[in-house]
Amino acid sequence: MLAQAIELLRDRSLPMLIEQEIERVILGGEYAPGDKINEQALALRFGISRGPIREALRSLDRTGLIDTIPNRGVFVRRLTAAQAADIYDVRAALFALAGQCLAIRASEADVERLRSHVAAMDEAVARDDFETYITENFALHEAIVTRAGNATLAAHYLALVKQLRLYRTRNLMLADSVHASNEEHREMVEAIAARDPARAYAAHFNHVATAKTRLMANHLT
Amino acid sequence: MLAQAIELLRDRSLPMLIEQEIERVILGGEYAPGDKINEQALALRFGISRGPIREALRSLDRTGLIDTIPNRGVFVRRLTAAQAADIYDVRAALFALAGQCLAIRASEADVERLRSHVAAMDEAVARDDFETYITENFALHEAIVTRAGNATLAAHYLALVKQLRLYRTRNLMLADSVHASNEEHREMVEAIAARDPARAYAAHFNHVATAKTRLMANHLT
DNA sequence: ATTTTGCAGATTGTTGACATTCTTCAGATG
DNA sequence: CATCTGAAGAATGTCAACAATCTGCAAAAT
Repeated sequence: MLAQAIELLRDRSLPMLIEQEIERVILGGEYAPGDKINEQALALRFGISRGPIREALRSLDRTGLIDTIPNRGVFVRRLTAAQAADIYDVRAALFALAGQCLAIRASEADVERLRSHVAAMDEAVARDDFETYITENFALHEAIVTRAGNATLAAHYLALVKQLRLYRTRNLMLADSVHASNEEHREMVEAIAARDPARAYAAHFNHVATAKTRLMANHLT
Repeated sequence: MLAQAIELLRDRSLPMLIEQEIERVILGGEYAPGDKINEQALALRFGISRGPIREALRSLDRTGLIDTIPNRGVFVRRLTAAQAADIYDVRAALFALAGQCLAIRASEADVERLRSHVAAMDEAVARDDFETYITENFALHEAIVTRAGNATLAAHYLALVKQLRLYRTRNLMLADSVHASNEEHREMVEAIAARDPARAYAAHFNHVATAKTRLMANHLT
């Protein structure tokens, strides 16, 4: 317990914590895409100097959450519909690969865990509990990508998902699409349970491709 | 011309230039994987203070070229064979997607350019000119990924290629494999020229998968 | 009236100094 | 002889001040 806490502090420097906090603020919607991010304001807010703030921003810049314009400052990245579509395409390719890999190497415990997330989403849909649905939805995707056994794949996938959160059209899922989406989840998980890489690849690719289609259709309305 | 130069300076701050330079030093082999990178030494070398150096390092950290251990310093990232294999798998997925996209949208000029790179590599092989082969090889890959029309895809692909340069086994290509590799290039380009997305996808995926196999086989010897 | 110029305030860029942590190694201890 | 302790030096972490640049607005010029 203590060793764990020490280990936690050991690889979490101040700039890293600050980076995480700024990311939370951006993705939480406190800053909107296009908004300017003021270094001094952040330094004041966290009660530290601008040095660590700037280091955190350089890291966030590489993550693709902000745009830096020299001598002008940093701005929350603004995604066009075309850029969001591009990110979806890359995400689909990576997620399909993750499903394929996991279908090869998944343990029984992995399959059980994935099924439990799907079940939790079933229940959440029945209760109209969107909060839980969103949480479980992310947990399922993260579990698949993490357990696929390719750290590079997981890192790049999660970075793309973060970027897509910048493209928040007021996109409350309709009850229908939520139900359909979880059916896609079921197919993904069962393909993994069947240890069928090709089927898992297709199911995972299809899931993201469908999500992209839904979002883009939503955008045009 | 002047406006271009001004524009060039406008979006290239000192930390960005420093980052590029440090990257060059790492990939150029001046620092070996696992080596410690000393902030003060870099500051002295470039004649600036440690602030911009640290900002550049935070960016490089996200790029995956260095590992940062709080209070200990930064080290050139050391890739295991398994990690390199993982990166190759992700690279294959992204490159296949790029080939697929380019097969859909390539202009005649694009096809001409790709063919010229393949021809240049043919000539380089005939002359045993490995220097030129490597340059043209990278140029072909970069052209495909850049002209695919997905900036996110290109950025992530190029980042992976940079990371793989950290895994330099003394891997001089054998004349045979170079010839075989360029035959794969030809199939990729002709699939694009034929505007056949599925064939291009397969050709591009196969090319990277084969390269991975070659590298891994080389590693075991 | 529109554009240009120039100043004042604010913000970013960079620096050198100070604080903290780590590394190294000599000396003490069992 | 091996291990532990602790102090000196070096490196990283943080800060506050200064320099350079940009923004916004008011006054002047066309």
